[in-house]
Amino acid sequence: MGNDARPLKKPRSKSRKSGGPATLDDSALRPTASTISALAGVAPSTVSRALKNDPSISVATRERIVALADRLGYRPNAIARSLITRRSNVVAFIMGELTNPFYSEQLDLLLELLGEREIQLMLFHVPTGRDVAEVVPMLLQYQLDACLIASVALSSKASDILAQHRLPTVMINRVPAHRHGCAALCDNEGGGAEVARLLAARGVRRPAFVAGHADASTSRDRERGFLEGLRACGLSLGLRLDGDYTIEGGFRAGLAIAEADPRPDGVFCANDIMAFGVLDALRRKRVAVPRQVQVVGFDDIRAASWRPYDLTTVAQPMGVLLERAVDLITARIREPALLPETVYVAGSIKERGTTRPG
Amino acid sequence: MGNDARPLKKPRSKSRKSGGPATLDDSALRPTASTISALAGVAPSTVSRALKNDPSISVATRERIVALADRLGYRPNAIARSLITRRSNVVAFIMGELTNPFYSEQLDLLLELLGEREIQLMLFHVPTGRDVAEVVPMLLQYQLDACLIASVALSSKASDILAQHRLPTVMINRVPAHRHGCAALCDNEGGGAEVARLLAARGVRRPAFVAGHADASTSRDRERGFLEGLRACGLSLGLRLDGDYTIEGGFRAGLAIAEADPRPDGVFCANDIMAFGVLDALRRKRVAVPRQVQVVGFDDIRAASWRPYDLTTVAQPMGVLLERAVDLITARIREPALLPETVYVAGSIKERGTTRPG
DNA sequence: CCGCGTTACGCAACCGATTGCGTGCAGGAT
DNA sequence: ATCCTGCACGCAATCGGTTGCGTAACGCGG
Repeated sequence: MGNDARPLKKPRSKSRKSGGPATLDDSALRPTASTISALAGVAPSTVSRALKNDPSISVATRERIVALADRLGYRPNAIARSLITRRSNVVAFIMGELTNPFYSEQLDLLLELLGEREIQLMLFHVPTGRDVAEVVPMLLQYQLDACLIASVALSSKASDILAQHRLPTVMINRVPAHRHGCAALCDNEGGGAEVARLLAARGVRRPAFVAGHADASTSRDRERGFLEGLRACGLSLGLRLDGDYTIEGGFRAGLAIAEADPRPDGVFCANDIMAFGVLDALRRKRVAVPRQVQVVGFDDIRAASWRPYDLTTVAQPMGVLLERAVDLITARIREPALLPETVYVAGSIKERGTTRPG
Repeated sequence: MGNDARPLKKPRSKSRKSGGPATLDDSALRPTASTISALAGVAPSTVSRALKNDPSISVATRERIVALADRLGYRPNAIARSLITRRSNVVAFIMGELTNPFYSEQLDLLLELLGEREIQLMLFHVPTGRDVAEVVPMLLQYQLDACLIASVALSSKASDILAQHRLPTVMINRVPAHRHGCAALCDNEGGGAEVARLLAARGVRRPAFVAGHADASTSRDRERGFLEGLRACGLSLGLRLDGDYTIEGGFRAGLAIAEADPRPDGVFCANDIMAFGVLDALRRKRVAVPRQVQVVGFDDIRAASWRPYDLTTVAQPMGVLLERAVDLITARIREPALLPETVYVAGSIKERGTTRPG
């Protein structure tokens, strides 16, 4: 087709390494668009267009380029691309400690969902007691498309910076306290109410609640729903303890419950880990579960089904929840002007051995 | 100082948005080096040099630029920087499912260590049954500095690609099966031998072993060490079972142990999760632990200290191990020509309630 | 044979930071 | 007054893709 009539300018004649033509270092260096273009006798722009199926490239040229590209194993440099497109296909995942196994199960699922959409995750860790705002500047240096936040509260300062940089933000299982940002969360309140109904139906008369730490909206919402549910069933809370969302906190709460007089006959713990501690304490005090005290947790982490616990709990539909979160994010990456949105997903009770059979 | 005698060229007169000078959009857009340079009346290159303490910039200019930069909250665009420097300060972390809580504890620690060094982590997930080589091309698109691999085996194909692209690689707790790549691992063999000595000292005469899945070098090494340790103590293995590294597998193995005749009086499980299953089964079969059977695990995951298990196990020094891994990586990022290296770190026995007191 | 529209592609700017090299200018020596 | 030296900084190329715009080539009708 006579395209060799035009003299092929070597695109980069002052190339620092060996100056040779691009024909010989097939495997030595990762091929770039101009490697391909030189070999195909076209311009780099044509390579770019051909590989993204731009209709302005003829079928013959496209096929030649595509064949060449995957013979050389060419993959466009994501760094260079995101510099110009201002999109990186990478989202930040901000998280606290993974002490609660719940979060690692979450991360697992999330990675799978994002993997399907060819989105990568960059991890940012916020040690307990530190503010999210401390990692945000670091995060902003990378041209990230969005920001997922889990297992850690978003301070208003951090929220402001993210808003200022127009970074789409989705909180997982946290209520967005500030004006910026979406959230996908389990209907914690509804879950709490369901637990109240379950316990009432199983004959509980003196319910107790073991709370997580006070600044966690999850614990507060679960408690509120539980209280309302109890009221609707004509019950009221007999005992309220703090469990700090840890197994040790739960253990201490369990000891208190075992010794309380009158002793509660049903305990709702704001998460599974604390419920484990409660069960450990009750067992230690030789209080029979579920005969004397029934126990319900929240989260349905894997260990909840382990034999020593066999815990009745509220299962969060993590799959659906994360799918919603990812939907919110991808929608806002495409269309940044979308308004913040909060999505609730209902949990479902998983009855096991720590409540009486219906 | 008369630096305004020279006319300030606007760096980008054909700017697409509003074309205004950089003075007004302080908070609107993230400032770039040329925003700073325009405001300071210097060239972008001077900004770059000033911010990295290049001695060729006068103190006065440097201070003016630094002050301006942090008034505007300027942070250099990491994408643009890594395009030219060919370094991103980001390493890949390839992992399988996080089903074993061990890995999430690992991830937690790793994030902390890397955080101190201002290194970010990009996560890649390899679903069980899939090959690492499937994510490697994706990984190569980003200008990552290195590659950490945990909880998943490196196929020779993946290893080849990584080697070909000269990507420093460190496996965590895996033996590097192919010629390329470093490793940092717990001395699994030594740990197994220690367990043998412990059980022998506690009076075990008919030891059993519960193995993980066959392609895991961790399980094989722990077994080999255990067998050698037993031999050294004049013992030999009575029973060997497969536990598949899962709690259910451990449970099945525990049932078999409970019913075996003669019944083993000591069981070493290649990880904690399987030991939990074994304990569950023994409890179900009313076999007393540690009186009739002593049980030892490996990993010392958090749940090993939970009351229902209270498991004697081999604690991996994860802190040290990961520090070594990070050292190996950072050294090779600085000096890619360094030869592959494998570092072993000794584990230590944590005696709890599933072995008899010494 | 000329003009016009369409197709297929190249040119060059651009994203933002980095860096080798060049240079204006001040100050000292001659 | 001239030359040289060195400081402090600017210029422009560069990393590798992307994209708006321009244009050569070709076909076709008039």
